[in-house]
Amino acid sequence: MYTMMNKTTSQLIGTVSDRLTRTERRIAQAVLEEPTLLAFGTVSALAEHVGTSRPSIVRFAAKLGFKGYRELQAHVRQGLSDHLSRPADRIRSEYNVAEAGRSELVAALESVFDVVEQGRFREFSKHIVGANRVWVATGESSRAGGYALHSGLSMVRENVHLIGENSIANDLTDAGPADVGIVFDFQRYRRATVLSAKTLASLGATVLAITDGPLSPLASMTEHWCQVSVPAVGPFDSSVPAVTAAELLVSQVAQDLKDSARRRIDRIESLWDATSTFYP
Amino acid sequence: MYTMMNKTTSQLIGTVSDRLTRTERRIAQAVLEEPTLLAFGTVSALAEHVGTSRPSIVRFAAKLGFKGYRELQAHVRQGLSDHLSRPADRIRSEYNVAEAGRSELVAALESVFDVVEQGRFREFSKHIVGANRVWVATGESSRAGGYALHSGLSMVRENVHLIGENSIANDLTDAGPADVGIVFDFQRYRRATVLSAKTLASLGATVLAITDGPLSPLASMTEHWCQVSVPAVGPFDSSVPAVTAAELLVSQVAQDLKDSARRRIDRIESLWDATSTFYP
DNA sequence: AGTTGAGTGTAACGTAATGTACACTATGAT
DNA sequence: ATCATAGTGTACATTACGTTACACTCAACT
Repeated sequence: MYTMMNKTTSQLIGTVSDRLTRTERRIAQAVLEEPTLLAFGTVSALAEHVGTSRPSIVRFAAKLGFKGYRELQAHVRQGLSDHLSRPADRIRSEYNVAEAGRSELVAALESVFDVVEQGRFREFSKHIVGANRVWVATGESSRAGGYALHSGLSMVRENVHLIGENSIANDLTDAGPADVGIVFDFQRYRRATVLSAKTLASLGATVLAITDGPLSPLASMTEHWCQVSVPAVGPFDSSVPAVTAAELLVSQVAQDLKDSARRRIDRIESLWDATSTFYP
Repeated sequence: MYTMMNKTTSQLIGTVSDRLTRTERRIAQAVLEEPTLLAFGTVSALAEHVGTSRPSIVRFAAKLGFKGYRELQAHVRQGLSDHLSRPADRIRSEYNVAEAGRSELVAALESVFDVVEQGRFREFSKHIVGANRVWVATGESSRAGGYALHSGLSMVRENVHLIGENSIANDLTDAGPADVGIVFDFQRYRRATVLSAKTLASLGATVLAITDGPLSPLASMTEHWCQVSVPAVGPFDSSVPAVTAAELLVSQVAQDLKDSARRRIDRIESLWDATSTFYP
């Protein structure tokens, strides 16, 4: 029983999660979302809460590698005791290092939600809904945001294209006045991205920009832009704000498209089912 | 029994401390310096620990105003439960529909930072630093995380490969025991992603998994996994946690690689300069 | 010194909890 | 459709837990 020492309960459950039966899985879900059930509760109480019989609880404990429920409970309690007695130590170790980054990231998130509150994304969404084609362009630290936007928008409407790094000319040949270009770029603005935006604008497309301030070259290119803050995480700029903005924008578009988006998502889902995309 | 509600155990003991007998005082001392004795322990255990008899424990509970030991224990456990609920959970209880999305995302961010605090990413980083090649695999709602990780890791070390959706066989032919695979997948686990992880594991590579709980198929595949929470933003699952995890992991790796990473970044930067990547 | 009463431990009781043996049910393969 | 096997629940045995009744000890007061 060496394997279980020093492991958290969730880790233990993880090592056997593929061998769990249906009811055992229900038990696992219950104890994971309410750990006090295991720490304080009796077999009978847990069984009743999950809606199963007592022996199933005992067998669950056995499958985790314990001799019985008592041992499992003792293990959980040990983990809780460690957790309870230690907060002071934890603060000293990693906590402060991570703390700075944490609050900066949270602040960045807030800045994205501020954009939502200003109604900017409502405005963006109107253009996206009405567009013929949608083009997405992105810089380096916002690449993930570009992917998220492309992936999300593709789920709710057709004709969404992600502009490749080195293929602006090819990709944009078809762009026109009825189209919308959504451009991400921050901090050290990429020549290629700015070029994409300029090209889109010159072709008559409506440019929507998500960038980091009024001094951005994108801001001078369109009246439809919004500002989010981009903190540094380690040596690089975070793409979390870009991703968040992308997802909130997708959410707004989905809401505006209503049934149309629903139908499209349903079609995609049934295709996924048909092709056994998911596990198991 | 109104007096005892909402009072901590130590407060309760305080109100009767002048009326305690010698052995009761010893009991009080014991439970005050080790509260888990009361929360988890039986009458017998506590009696033995203090060096007294069981009835004295029961009388102690009675003197605090409880009907018996069981009631006292229930009271202590209630107090612990309140204290145990994580800040993420507490956010959920303060329901505010407009802010729901925001606080869920913030809670998700916190869950990623919890992983950092547990030192999980230090452990991950060690494997990544020592790896021959690094393979990154991802599902749908974590695709952006995969890109962020690939992009970030590529900046600080060589031989980082993103496994394509439909080309697992081609991509993984070169994988071997000295390699590390980093796998993202959440919620509705993708068959292709799980397959990638399984393949990597069977080829002897170390698999690091970032997923949403111990019931994930990834958790049963490797002991190196961590849990982040994935909220829904609009109709889809958010990839913000995945991206955040990716960036924090990259940050840790960069820190562990020190000069090696610095030199590599410098080389990339000078290449960028030479090719006029940035605007203006 | 005797007596009283609080304080404490021993022993016994009833209840509730865990664990196990066995029978039934559902599920998947032949 | 039938059979085999894994999964689940029922019933019972066994343990241990909390509680209470009772007896003993020690200290203080008469």
